[in-house]
Amino acid sequence: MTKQDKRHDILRAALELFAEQGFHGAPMALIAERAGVGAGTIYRYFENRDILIRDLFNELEEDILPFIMDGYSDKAPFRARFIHLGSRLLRYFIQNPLHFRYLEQFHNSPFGVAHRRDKILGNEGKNTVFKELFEQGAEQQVLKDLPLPMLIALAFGPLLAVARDHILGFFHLDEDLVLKTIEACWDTVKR
Amino acid sequence: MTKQDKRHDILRAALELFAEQGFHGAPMALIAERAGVGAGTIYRYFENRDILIRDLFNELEEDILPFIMDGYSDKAPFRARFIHLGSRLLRYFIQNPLHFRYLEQFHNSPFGVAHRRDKILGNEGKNTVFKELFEQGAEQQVLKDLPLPMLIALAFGPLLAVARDHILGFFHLDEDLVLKTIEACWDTVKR
Amino acid sequence: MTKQDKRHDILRAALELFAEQGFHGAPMALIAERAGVGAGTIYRYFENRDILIRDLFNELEEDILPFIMDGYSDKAPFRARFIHLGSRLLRYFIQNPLHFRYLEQFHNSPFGVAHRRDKILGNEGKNTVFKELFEQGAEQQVLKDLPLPMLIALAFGPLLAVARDHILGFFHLDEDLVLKTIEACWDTVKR
Amino acid sequence: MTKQDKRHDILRAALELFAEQGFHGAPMALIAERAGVGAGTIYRYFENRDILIRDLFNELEEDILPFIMDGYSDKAPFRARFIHLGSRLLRYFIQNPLHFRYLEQFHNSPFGVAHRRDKILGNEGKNTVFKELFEQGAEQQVLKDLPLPMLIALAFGPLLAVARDHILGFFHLDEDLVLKTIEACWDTVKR
DNA sequence: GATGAATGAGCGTTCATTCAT
DNA sequence: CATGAATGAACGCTCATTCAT
Repeated sequence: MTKQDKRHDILRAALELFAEQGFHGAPMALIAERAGVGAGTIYRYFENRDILIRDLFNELEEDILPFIMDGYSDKAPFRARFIHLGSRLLRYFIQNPLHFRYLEQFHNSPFGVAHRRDKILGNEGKNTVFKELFEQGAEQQVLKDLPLPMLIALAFGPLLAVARDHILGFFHLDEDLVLKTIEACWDTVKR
Repeated sequence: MTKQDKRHDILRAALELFAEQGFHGAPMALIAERAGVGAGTIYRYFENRDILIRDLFNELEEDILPFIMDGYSDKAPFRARFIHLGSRLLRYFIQNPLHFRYLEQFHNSPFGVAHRRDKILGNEGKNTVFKELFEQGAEQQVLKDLPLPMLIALAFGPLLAVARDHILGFFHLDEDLVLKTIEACWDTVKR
Repeated sequence: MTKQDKRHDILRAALELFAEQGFHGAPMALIAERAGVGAGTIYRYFENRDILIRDLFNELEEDILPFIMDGYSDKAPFRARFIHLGSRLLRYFIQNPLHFRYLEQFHNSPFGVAHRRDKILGNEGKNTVFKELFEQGAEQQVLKDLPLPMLIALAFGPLLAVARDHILGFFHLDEDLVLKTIEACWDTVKR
Repeated sequence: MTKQDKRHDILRAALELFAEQGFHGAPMALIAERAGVGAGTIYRYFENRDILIRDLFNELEEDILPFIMDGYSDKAPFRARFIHLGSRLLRYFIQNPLHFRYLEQFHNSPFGVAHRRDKILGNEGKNTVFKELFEQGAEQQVLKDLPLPMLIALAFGPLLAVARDHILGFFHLDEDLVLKTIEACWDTVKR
């Protein structure tokens, strides 16, 4: 087993436990056990618990981006691009429910709030595809005349709510409902 | 000070600390201190920490209902009723940010998931105003042709996302933006 | 048992274990066990381990002062005062070997070095009896013409070395040898 | 690099870290890193941590002896020999403050106490120069009429105290003060 | 021989809960 | 009833030591 395998095992165990039990219910010893390593071993790969949590988030983010960008063309009409990104994202969540549950936990924590504050207010170089899309939409007056961060909240709100309830089993999203969900998101923000 | 006063003080202290620091950052001793009671006293009013958390949730729910029902008429047209309830709810969150932050924590926890499972799938007698509204909307074909729980998720998703980001200070909701938010929610679900 | 009794028990257990085993060999759990309290209880009386160590030092210092000042007169001739304080101090160590061992550990630690730095270089209001004595001795030219901190080191050096070796059992200090020790200290610094 | 070089690097790294950070602050991994070797390598040269600590002490002792014996003649008068050895020792400490700090740590630890017990009470063949000197001084009645171990404690006490405070920066020992220190030590024990 | 990744016992500390007062 | 001191299990984390490579 290589070094990267072990790191991956730890991240996987952490993902599962955090997603299933929440941050509370996943002590380091349990993560170690599920990963099949000694408790101290985790600290060779992650400086401490907080950094494990943040690194896991970064891994997931990096996993999502290529998935949603697959087949994406910036030449396509605005609405088509919106639908593409939204439906890819929703499908990613449906295919990776643990990832979704983890990301929800992360966002609903001091880490997550700080992260979103940086992202929304700041100007990072990375992962700006959504931001750019919404900026264009505002410019071209195809979106409602509202502050950019509000447009983003309005568009993602229904998508995330539907993803969560699907994963919790409150209803089942088939391919048709995925599309209808994204169209509803479009209705939320389109002018 | 009456028994109810003391109970209220504890709930208030718990609300503040849970909302500000999260469940993590609010040990029972701190809640007791902020409430001005002994640590053991909390256990006279609440069997244990989990029950305190759940009881606090129930209190808040009971606080919200009369607020949003104020001025509500089931005779009004469907859209007007939707706008009324949505904007009252959003205003409640804006006026009571601690309540909102607490409710978010609660929903994002094992308690919250169980609670919503009961509510959405089950058929409680209480707090059915939203459920009834959406059922009517579906019947009258004024709402999209989607499963009821999905319609609810779609409608509340943007509202809660916007409330959260307003409270985190990412933008400021004035009276005008409140209305535009609810209209956007309407666009999400209207046929 | 009163609150002060319990605090005293903890300090006593810490004194014994630190003196006998060193700081290394005295984990909090062992101190708690020897004190007859739960591990968490220590933290009601001492914020953390470092503060327990420092508080214990302060307790011992406050115990020593009245003992060595007993029968002391600032009217007595310089040499008599020197002999008085020195022999009282040495007797204190002989009667309280655990205290001596603890103080040695403390001095030979980051805490102790910081403490002595404050004391020697700074000007605290407390426990200035030795400092004043040596200042007078320097003024009256009854002590060697050397920097004050050196005179103090020279005078205490033999006293502490002898106290340590007595306590370790390398020889036995009876009343006669105590006096001869202090006279030797006097010879070290007298002009 | 030869086997001895590597052993030397480890001892040097251990010396520096123990002297600067204390035994606490010098984990094996840090010693290995500073020595430029793998962590496991240390265990090829030293059975365990305690033995490394003891071996380092022995190395330092063997380093000191030739230094203080340099220019020493057993034909010289007693006082001259006392002054020679004392001032050479003090100069050694001044020139090698890390060695001094390490030796202090060592003496103030279970190892050190056991070591001194063997040395003072037992009769080792090694490093007997001080013991022989003091025995002669007692015989010739040039030293005070006290037990031999006491004379040694009395003579070294001020020397070590002054060395420590010089190294801690409480005063500065120039060549003149070195001599005055040793003369004070002489006054402590001379008849 | 040399390495450094892996281990897990042991540490200082926290905190929900109990119960004598 | 109300209290808050006491508890001890459980936590995150460290580090001396081992051993497969």
